[in-house]
Amino acid sequence: MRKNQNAAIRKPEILESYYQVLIQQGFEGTSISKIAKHMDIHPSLIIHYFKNKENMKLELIDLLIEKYKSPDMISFEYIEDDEDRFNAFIDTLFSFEWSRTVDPGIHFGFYYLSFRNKEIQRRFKRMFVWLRDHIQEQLIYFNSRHIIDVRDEKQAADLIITLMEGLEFHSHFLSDGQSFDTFSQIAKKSVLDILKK
Amino acid sequence: MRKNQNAAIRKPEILESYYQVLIQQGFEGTSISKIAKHMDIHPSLIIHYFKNKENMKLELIDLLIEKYKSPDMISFEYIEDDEDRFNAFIDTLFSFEWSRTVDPGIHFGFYYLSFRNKEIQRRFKRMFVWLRDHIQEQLIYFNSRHIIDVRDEKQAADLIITLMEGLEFHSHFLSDGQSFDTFSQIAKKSVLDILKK
DNA sequence: GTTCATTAACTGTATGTTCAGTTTATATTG
DNA sequence: CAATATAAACTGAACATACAGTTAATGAAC
Repeated sequence: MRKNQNAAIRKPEILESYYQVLIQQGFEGTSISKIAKHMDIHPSLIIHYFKNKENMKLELIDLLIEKYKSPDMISFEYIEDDEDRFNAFIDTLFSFEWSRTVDPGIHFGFYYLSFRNKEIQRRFKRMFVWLRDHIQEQLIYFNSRHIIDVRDEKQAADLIITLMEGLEFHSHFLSDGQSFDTFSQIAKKSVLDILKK
Repeated sequence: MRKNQNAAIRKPEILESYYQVLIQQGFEGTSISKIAKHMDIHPSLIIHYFKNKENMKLELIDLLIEKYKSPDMISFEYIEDDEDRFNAFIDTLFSFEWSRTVDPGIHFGFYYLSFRNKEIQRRFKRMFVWLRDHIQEQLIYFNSRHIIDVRDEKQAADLIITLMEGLEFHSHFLSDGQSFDTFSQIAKKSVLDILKK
């Protein structure tokens, strides 16, 4: 058993374990002592680092949002051709990999908690506004290059996010055995129809 | 305090209280004794009727799904003109009232639980397949009457549900002060664009 | 007089958190 | 460089509380 690591190492370690237990057990089934057992440390140590469970939850959200915002996944400045760049952008937004940046069960869990926890809601709002702004910015560029033809780029960005999230949901409840990609293709095509007129 | 009611009255009464406490406190904050206190009965009585908490949860889901399926909200056979009937149908699917048949916080909560609880997942799948089938059926009719023009009605129904659910999500995180209806109009317009070509 | 509604008194367990204390790493000083 | 101070990492035990669920008993009703 390792000893005397510091906060910079231990805190992410604990959050990672928290995340893993969360995936397996959900919020109802995840306690401090279970997380501690999972990584073979004493429960008190978790309190020592995070003060309480609520803080730990918020810090996990921050971590996951940072993961989600990872810029290398959604910026394609290296692609010269505008049409190619646009396609890469849309493909990524509707890709399985992108949708699984965070475990969908946990994703939904935090959505749910945001209804009663204003702190969580604030963080999620900030994240989605960031995503919307980013998409909007891209659409403005592609619009100026006549790759697409939309009047209101913000509205279009809203619609894209709406479809992305609906897609996540659809794949959970309505995809009868088919893969994620089958329906994502259909959603994507609808978006292109709308963007390209 | 009333006494000696029977199961046919008491069980729905308890489920209603369960639902109310759930809206205010969420799943984490809802215990059997809290529900009992809310309706001024003894906690054991709840166990007496439902045997355990899990059963009560499932029975609540069944009740809410029945509410959701309430046929008078989504059948418009009384409207003679096909165009009018179609519009009434689409308007309802994207209406605030329809989206609030069940409290959205609870809705999300059950989605979330369905990731780890197969029994809940089964019920939700059944409900959404039912809804999809219903929409598909309607689309087939409207297609035959040339009100819309779609090749694959099932795909179209999938897309409508995806947008409906995404809309719920959007209104929670991205509607900056505007009402539900503002963006629902946009989503609806996109659907019509796709259905009508 | 049996069946069902209801309460009362419990049980065992898991929870988050506190507290008191020990060990280790690091910085400061002589 | 060694001695010391200080803060941080970590452990163990104990806490009050809340939880779902059990069992037994009382009361009313067909």
